[in-house]
Amino acid sequence: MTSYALLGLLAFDDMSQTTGLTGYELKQRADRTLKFYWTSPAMSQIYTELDKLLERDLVHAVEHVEGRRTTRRFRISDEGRSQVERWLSAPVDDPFPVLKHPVALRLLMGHLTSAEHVQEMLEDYLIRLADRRRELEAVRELLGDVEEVRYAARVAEWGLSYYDSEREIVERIRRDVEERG
Amino acid sequence: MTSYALLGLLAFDDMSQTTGLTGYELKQRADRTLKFYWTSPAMSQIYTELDKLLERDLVHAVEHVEGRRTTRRFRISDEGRSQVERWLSAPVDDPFPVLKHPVALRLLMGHLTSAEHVQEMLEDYLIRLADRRRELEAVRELLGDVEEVRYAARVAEWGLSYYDSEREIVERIRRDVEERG
DNA sequence: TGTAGCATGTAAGCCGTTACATGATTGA
DNA sequence: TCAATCATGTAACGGCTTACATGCTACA
Repeated sequence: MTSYALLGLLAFDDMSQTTGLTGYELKQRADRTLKFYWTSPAMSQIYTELDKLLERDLVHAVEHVEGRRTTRRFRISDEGRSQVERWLSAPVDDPFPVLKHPVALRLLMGHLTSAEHVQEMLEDYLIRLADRRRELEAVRELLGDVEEVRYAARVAEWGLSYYDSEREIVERIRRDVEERG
Repeated sequence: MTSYALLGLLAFDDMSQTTGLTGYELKQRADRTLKFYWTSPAMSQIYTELDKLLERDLVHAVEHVEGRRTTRRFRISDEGRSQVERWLSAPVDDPFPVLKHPVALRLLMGHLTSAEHVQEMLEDYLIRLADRRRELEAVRELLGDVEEVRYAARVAEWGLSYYDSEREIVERIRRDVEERG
């Protein structure tokens, strides 16, 4: 799944004329997109994933010798593109989305600590949530209203809507904890 | 983190007079709670996790010899309880919640398939979402308005609110794909 | 001159899964 | 008597992370 995600990012890049992406650049793209509804893989995973894709000829790499150092720029191959297309159009039997939510987990056990501490925890989460939202908002603005990235924009809006709903419910719960303990 | 989650479930069980839970029962509890905002660990993981907790004396087990078969019932220990309490009241530096959302991932690459297929995919997700919501709604009703499980009820409501917001945004995106492709 | 950013990779290890294996009890 | 459910575990493996290691370039 993550390899399809990376392949997808390379497909996006390929829509603009480009010499391809380095592993490093791919990581940056992942941090601006995948991060919000998937995982942004660690650098080390990106490189190993790219090697795997290379072996299966789903990407090709061009080595650039710059001085003493060699960097590789990766582009999706035709085979890679049709693999992604096949994956996308195949009947979907993905697992249901998984949420790993430490704050909700802690809230569940709220009775084992003080109501004050629970409130603090929720307030702290609200701050981090707002930071995240701003980050994603910036990404959304970057995408503008261009046809080529319309789906990316929709995903970004989905994320924003999620953050908004989080904010509302967490504020509500915080008030409820304040009132009823 | 997952071991704290299991410990937390055992702490809940301990509030009612009880002979403790078997690994099997613990899995069932996890499926009714953890599943919605964490992961419900596989049976095999539960047993290995329980063994680890046992080694660290955070739970104790009572073996019941029933006929030829031995089953173990686990209860949280005093040490276990205070460990959870310490964890809960320590300054929080959890990672930000992680969402692994295959549908959003696929939507991102919508331009590589047809608008019709994207719509189908979203409609399929809406159905599964409604199923999930019903499941959680049943859990919420089970919890009622009892003080002892107030935090659990709040977490359930948080989940319901999340599912509602998902439904709205996905319906909106589906319509938008229909209209603008 | 030194730090931040660009760029690449290996190794160890954790967390969690699936597959496999076993056997008792309950009820249709 | 057969299937479903209760109950417990081991082994293999996949995915992903952290730590470690290396070295270049730009710029303050």
